[in-house]
Amino acid sequence: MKRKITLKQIARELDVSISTVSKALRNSIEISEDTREKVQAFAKLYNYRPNNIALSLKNRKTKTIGVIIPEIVHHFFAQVIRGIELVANKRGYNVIVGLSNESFDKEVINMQMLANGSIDGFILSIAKETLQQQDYHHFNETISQGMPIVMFDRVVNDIICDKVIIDDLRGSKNAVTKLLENGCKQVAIITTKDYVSVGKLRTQGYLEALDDFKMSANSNLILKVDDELLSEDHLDSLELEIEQLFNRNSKIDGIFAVNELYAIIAMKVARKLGLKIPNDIQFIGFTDGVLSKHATPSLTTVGQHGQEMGEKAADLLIDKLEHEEEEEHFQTIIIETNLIERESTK
Amino acid sequence: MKRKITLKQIARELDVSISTVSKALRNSIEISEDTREKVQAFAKLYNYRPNNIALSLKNRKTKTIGVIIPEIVHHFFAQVIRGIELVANKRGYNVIVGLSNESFDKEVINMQMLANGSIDGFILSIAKETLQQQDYHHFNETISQGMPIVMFDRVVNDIICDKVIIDDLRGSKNAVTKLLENGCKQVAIITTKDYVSVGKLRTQGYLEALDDFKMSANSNLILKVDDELLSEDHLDSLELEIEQLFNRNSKIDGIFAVNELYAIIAMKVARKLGLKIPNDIQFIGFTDGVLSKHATPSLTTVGQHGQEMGEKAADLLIDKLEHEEEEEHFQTIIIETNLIERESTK
DNA sequence: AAGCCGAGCGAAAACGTTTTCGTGTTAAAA
DNA sequence: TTTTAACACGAAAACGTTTTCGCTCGGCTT
Repeated sequence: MKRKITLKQIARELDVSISTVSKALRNSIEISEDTREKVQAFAKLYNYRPNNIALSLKNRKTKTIGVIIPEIVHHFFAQVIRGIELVANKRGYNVIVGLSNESFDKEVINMQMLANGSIDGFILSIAKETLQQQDYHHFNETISQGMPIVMFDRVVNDIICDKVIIDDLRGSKNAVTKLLENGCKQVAIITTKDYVSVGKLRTQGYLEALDDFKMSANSNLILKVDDELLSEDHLDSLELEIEQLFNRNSKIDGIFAVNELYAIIAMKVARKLGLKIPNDIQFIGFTDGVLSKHATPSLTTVGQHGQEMGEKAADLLIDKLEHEEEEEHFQTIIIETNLIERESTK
Repeated sequence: MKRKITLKQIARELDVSISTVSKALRNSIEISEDTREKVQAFAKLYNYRPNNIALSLKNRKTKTIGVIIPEIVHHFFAQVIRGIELVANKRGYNVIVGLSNESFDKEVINMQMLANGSIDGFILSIAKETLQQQDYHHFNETISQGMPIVMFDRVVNDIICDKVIIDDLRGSKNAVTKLLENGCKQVAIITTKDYVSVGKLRTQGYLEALDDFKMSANSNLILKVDDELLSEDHLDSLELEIEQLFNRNSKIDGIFAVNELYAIIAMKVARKLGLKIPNDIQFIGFTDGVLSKHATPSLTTVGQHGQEMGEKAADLLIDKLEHEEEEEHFQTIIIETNLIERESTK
């Protein structure tokens, strides 16, 4: 078990100085061709690679970006990571991930672990708990220490930094419009509590679409699900809530849900009540995940392009890292959604 | 934008030496209580944190583990990462991920990027292309340089290292046995080509189960899908292949698939052919993902416990990292599967 | 008065690089 | 023959830590 070889060892073996070895390997003209070849041959033989940590220390940059997301077992976030990793790798960066697990404390701890020199910048999506508490001091502190942050999807206006978001409002408005165009008269929405910014925006899109069609919103058609319900065990009670929604409104003929799962479960309930999809009732979800694609009937959905978001976020961050001198200016990139039509709509 | 403060700056401000500051912060008794308090107060005020990179260089360990997986937009792998991240964090380690994207070259490059000091050890699952080419030199090189590797799920016997796998053979045997016990007379299997070790083992489990029931295998009932078919576009041709499977064997009354997706698609085909699930035909899949849970009918499946695999792998690696002196000995941990019964079986 | 001891602190090395600035040798120019 | 310039290389600093080893100074013991 031979440890990795260093410049010093090469220098000793070849009876030259460390500087000479370093220069020879970087093909400096300062060094004679003879020596260069000798050193390079030796280095190749022993498979020399510069130690990354030493380089990071010297250059004061790590070529690593930190990603903090609320959850990884989630199609959308996984796609984003894939996008980030793709461009990071292409541009010579590594990616180090931290999971906040939707918890404020873990988010803070994770950021502290990474902000002490391990990375050059952050890409992150805010934990639900953080959004609820509205405590953003850790972001501001990080930024004020000169470490750039790019936020995606779950962002917040109070923080001044680059952002990559999707047009939640437009996406949901389009979806609901589609339902209305398809002849739905009673469109319900299944959404989340308002503190999740995307839930709020998507609800707003729903309202605007109704408005465009001169229809008035009916609070009986709006189901705001408590997020705890998503935690696996509570799926049954979610099902119950949806069933009650149907009971309150026997005429529902269209449902827009702010995520895949809500839509799938709603379809299940509808089927149980004997409704035919899409003839009696039509469905549109949000986020084009594996469920939408393979459900029966397959679900029409608003495509969110997670991978593209990741790519853009990484490009944004790395651009900033590599042009520090430039004057500060922050952008917000909006990724367009698209409606992917499948069997759950006419 | 104030840069992070260093020992040197504190020393200068307080007019003491760097060593004194360092010792004071670590509460060394060498330093008078007065000085200690003064230094600590100052450090707290300026929110001093030791630079991780400098520590890594000095200690020759990074407290970071590298994870290389073939794909992240995949429920199983995401679960594993979650498990890894969980225990890594708990034990004070960071996690840096690389995606091989099932490509040999990317796997090699990723490992090289990380093996130069950035991490203390690897956790990985082998890319399909690597398995096909059977070229494992990069693993052996890494190991021989003193960097421990823990492999999970897709492992290979040629490499001597710690491993975490599931009992693929037993898992699939149990599943098929279940089908046979439930009265199935013609059980088909949808599996992958043999070079994917897990596919091979799962096929073997199928055969053994048949054998136990004194039934002979019928090659007409074994569908070995070419893996390319999984790449989204080719789903239709997969559907076609499955349809042909049904056509060749009109009496099929049970199907075991080596992953979720195959099972879901097979169910779809069966339904199209007018078969009732689970009365006319029963299904069992492998890997308990989101599809199994939310399909209609929900899919009975072999639970793979990805998160637990990740946790065990991380513990194994960190144990090794923190007891280097110990004599070398490698373990293979087998995670038991369990059959999760749902609506697709009687 | 000479020696000793402990308390409190600093200098320096080490981790592995890159880079700036010498410095010595040799060949060409004056 | 002397000055100069090019060439080839080495010493050392720097990045930010931790830790070992000395050093100084005061007070204490003989």
